[in-house]
Amino acid sequence: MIDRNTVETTLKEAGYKLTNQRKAILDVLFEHQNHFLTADDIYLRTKTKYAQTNFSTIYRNLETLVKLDIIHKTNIQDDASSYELVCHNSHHHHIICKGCGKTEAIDFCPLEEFHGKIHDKNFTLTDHKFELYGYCSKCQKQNSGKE
Amino acid sequence: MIDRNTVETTLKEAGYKLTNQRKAILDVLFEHQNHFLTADDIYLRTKTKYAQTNFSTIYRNLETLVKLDIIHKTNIQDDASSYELVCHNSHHHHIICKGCGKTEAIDFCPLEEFHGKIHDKNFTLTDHKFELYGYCSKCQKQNSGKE
DNA sequence: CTTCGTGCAAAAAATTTGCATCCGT
DNA sequence: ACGGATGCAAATTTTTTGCACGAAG
Repeated sequence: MIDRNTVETTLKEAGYKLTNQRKAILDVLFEHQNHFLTADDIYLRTKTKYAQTNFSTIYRNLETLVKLDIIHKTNIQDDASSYELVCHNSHHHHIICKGCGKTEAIDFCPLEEFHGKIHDKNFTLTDHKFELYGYCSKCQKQNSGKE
Repeated sequence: MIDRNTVETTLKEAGYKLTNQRKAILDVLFEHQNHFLTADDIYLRTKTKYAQTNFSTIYRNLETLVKLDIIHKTNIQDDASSYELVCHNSHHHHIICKGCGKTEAIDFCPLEEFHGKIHDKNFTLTDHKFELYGYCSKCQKQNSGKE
């Protein structure tokens, strides 16, 4: 698990300042560990903590945090971009709830299996994505009610 | 491999008409099998075949084709949406070149392995994504030259 | 001739940027 | 005081929509 201090230290060491807006964004991210939030979500929630926060600031900071590997960015189901704190140090993947963005880390990485089976001379691999989508128990109940 | 006739039949059976714009878009997609193209790419290329083609038409048609499972949509590296003809009937995944969008199908599906190892009671899985990213032999050469 | 599809223009949504000012160190 | 960070407004980029006209079956 990552902690607040580590994150703040990482930022400082990279030459970034600890502004109130930045802190508010981190607050939001820490309050929603294991959940992907859209930029808009983060904007709205950050605003409740630091009212004058601006969308540009959010985007600029999210970009910074991604660069420093403090947060993780993905596109749930090819829609809008979502962000989540990187909570684990080791390489892992996610199960993601399409309803609420809740995530769960999974240790299994298909690449190991894959390497054993296939060797492709035409591609030099740089990275990969393995994501499972579904509904968490909570969203499942809500959905079954609707349909 | 999917063929042009099958696609046209699928469209007709679903009650869609075979317009010139639609044909031009299919031309482009068939000329770029195993490549992800952005909506913009498709727009530009379709325009050379049918000059008055409009962006709205492109988006509306891509949406239709996705719905009919004729094309596949993804976000290469969380950036813009890209589309590719679905060329294989069986379930499979992709290796995707970050340079040119070229893809290669891989038969390996990590889900089988995964199911054997992990059973998660908190999530009902609906679908998944497994994508490998890298550079194809061509783009690799170009990149090594640049940097 | 009926229904679906298209172009156009405009709106909406998502993201980025320039610049003057502000704030953390 | 210096340099990064922010707010604001405006520009871009991406995607969607309403509507009248045109075209496919």
